[in-house]
Amino acid sequence: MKLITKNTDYAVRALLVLGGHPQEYISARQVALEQLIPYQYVRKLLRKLMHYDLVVSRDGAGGGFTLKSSPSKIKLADIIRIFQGDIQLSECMFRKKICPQRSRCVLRTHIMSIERLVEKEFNGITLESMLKELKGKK
Amino acid sequence: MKLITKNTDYAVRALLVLGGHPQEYISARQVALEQLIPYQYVRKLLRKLMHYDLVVSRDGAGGGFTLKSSPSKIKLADIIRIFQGDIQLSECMFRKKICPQRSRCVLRTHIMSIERLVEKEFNGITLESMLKELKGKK
DNA sequence: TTATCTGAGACTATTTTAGTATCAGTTAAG
DNA sequence: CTTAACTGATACTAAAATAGTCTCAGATAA
Repeated sequence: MKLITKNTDYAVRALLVLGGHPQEYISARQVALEQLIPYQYVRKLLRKLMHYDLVVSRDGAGGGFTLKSSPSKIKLADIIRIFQGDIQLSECMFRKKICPQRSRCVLRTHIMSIERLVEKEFNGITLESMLKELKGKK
Repeated sequence: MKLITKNTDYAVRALLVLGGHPQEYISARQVALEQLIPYQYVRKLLRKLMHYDLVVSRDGAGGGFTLKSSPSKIKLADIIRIFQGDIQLSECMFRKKICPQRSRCVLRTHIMSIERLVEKEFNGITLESMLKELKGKK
């Protein structure tokens, strides 16, 4: 069971790169090289981050991506939500068709509270806090 | 992002059925009917639970499955581990080949502590506690 | 005008999860 | 002693999620 997929991990690292160069436009190629992420793949991720308003892009030579808002406003939970969807129960517990036991489902309440817990933790980690740690290690 | 897959959910429900009939051997067919789980699929799950020593089986007519140990000793975390593997980071953070940044990975420590938290929660839920809740709802 | 970039979309590959089908062997009960 | 109701094992297939690739049109800096 993985809490974080490669997608999310790549995206976080890409955002860390952008966060490391404030106000600059960084190309997908540079991100790919710095973090050893497949070039075409990171392009796709960056485009998705753009659609979700975390980054903005600039076309053409010298173009690339830059953070749209301050690192303190970007939470790990946001990134996870984009690439892995909402934290949720197994489907069976929501859809009556699949799980007719719903009202009796004893797992439900437990898991829901754990989910809220996990979400809270992920909300507490911001790009800013990660950038600070990164600097500390250099 | 799902914390619980169908596998695990089915397995929990199957174990709840067995727990509801202490000392009796319950056939896969009966479990399938009671919980509306595909028959062949639940057989597979029960066999796996047997391999992991959570249940024992008896062959032939009148046979079936029964819990091997007391419901108080069966933790949700055990079941999740069997069907979804250990709670772990995305691979990249463990394998150097994939993630050469490991030592600098700022996600690592955060996620590890969240994982331990989740594990602790899942360990706190036992088959016994779920059975009690079920009875309360009847 | 050319090299360097992004946008978009259509692919393919791999892995994980879910589900099925079959056959040999065991056992309870008529 | 035969039959119906079981499990064990294994080999499948199907579907969904994840990871990764390719290509082409258009923007822009030098």
